[in-house]
Amino acid sequence: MPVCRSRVFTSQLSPEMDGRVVHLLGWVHDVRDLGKIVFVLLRDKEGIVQLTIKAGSVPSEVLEIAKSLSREDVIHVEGVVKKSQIAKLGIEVIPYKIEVISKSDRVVPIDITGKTPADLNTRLKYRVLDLRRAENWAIFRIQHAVLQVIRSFLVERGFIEVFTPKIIATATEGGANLFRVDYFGKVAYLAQSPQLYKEQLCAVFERVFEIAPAFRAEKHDTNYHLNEFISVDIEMAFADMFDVMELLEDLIVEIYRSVKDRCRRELQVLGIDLRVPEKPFPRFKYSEVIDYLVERGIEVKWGDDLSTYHLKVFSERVGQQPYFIYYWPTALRPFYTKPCDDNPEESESFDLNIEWLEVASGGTRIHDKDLLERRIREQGLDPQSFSSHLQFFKYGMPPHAGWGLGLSRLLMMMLRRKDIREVVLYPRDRYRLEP
RNA sequence: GCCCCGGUCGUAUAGCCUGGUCUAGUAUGGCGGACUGUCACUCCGCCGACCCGGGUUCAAAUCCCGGCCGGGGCGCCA
Repeated sequence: MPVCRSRVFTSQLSPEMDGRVVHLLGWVHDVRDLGKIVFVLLRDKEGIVQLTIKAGSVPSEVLEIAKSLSREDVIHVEGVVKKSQIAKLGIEVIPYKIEVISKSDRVVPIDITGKTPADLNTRLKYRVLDLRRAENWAIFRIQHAVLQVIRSFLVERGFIEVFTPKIIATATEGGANLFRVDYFGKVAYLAQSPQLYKEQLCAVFERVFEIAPAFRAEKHDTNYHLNEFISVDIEMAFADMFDVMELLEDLIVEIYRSVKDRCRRELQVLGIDLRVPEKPFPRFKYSEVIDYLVERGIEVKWGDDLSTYHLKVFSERVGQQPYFIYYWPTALRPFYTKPCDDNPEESESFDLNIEWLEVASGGTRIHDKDLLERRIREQGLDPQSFSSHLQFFKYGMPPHAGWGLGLSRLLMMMLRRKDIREVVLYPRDRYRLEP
C-alpha cells in the first residue's frame, strides 16, 4: 500500500516541478488508448492530471497495465512530472509504475466524465458516483466555503456555536407535522426547529447560532422543500428585527463576496458569474406587496399568505437582488413573533427572499411571559404544553430577535440550480429514504 | 392531495399520433481489433432495452383500463 504522507495531490503539480518524481493516488477518470501510446486521466479530490504512457519510454508492463485500466479503478502511480506544451494543463506525468489498488466494474451506472448526462433521479440513485462529477465537486466545495464564512462571520460578531437536541419530547409549537420516534418506549419527535432552545440560550450567552438539521413531516412535493434540511439559526439578545436584518444582510454579502473570491475554479465549472448583492437590500412591507399584486390585477387581500405565484410576480420587479418582505400579519407568523406596539395586527417579522424563494425568515420575539401565553392561546395552542419553556420567562428574559436561514435554499439560488436536491449530498424527500 | 405530461439497451434518446417493413434506430458506454500525442481521439466489428398486470385485435413498444415509478405546475409548509 502506498503511504499517504509521500503523496502529492493533482492541485500541487505545476510546470516548475518538471523532472520531479511524485506519488499520486486517485481514480481513473478516462483512458484513451492509441495503441503504442496511452493517455490516462487520473482524478483525485483536487482535480485531474494526465498520465502519458508511451511505448519505449516506459517499462512495457506499465503500458500493459495502462491498457487494462477501466474507468473508476483506484490506482497508485509513481512517475516523473513533465512540462508539456501538448498536454492541456501544461503538465503530464510519465509513470514508471502503476499499481491497481481497487478494481472497478467495467460498466459504471452513470457517466462521471459528464459526456452522457443522466436524469437527477438516476443520479440520486447512484449518488456517490454522481458526486464524483466535476459539477458536484464544485457545488459541495462551495457549500463548505459558505459554511466557513458563516462560522467566522458570526464568531467575529460575538456569537457562539451551540447544539440543541434533535430528539424532543413535547409536541408542536405550531402547524408543521413532526416525525414520531420511539424513545425507549416513550413517544418523542424529531425537532422541526431549534427555535425555543435558542431563545432560552440567548438568555444565557446573548448571541448563539446553530447549524444543524431540521425535520418536517410534510408531504410536500416541490423543488425547494425537503423533509430533512440544514438550518442556520441565530438568536440575539437585546436586539430587534432591524438589528438581525442588518446582520443577515451583511452575512449574505459576505458569503457572496467570499465565494466569488475563493471559489473561482468552482464557479467556472458551474458556469456561474456570481454577482455580489449590494447593501442595503430592498425592503418591502407586506402590505406594499399586497397593494402591488392587487394593482397587477391579482386576486389577493391583506391577511393572505403569499404563494409562490405571488412571489414570482412580485420578484420580477426586484430582479436577482435579495430583498426583504417585513411587517407580516401577526396571524401568519408563529406565536413567539412580537406584534408591533402601535398595531398588533402587524408583527416585527421578515422574510429574506431571493427571487421567488424564501431563503430566511425571522423577527423580534416576544420576551414578555403574559403576552407570550396570550399569543399561544390565540394561535389555538395550549400554554400548558409549553410550560417547561415558558417557566424560564419568569427569570429575566431579555428582549431578543433572530432568524433561520435555509442553507440549501441559499446555495440553490446562488448557484442557479433547478432543484434543491442538487445541492444536498443525500436528500430526504417524501419518496426518498435511500441512499 | 389535485391538474397536465411521461416510463424503450448501463446512461440519454428516436419510434407511439396513423397497430403489421421493429428481427426496435441513434449517441454514449462495454467487449474485440487497428492506430506513438490524444484531450468528447478516430476507424472497423460485436454486445445490450419496449415498467408491471389486465383488455381490444388475426396482430400491441404503439390503442384502452388499473397499479407502480418519474417530470412539470399547484397545494400542504414556523
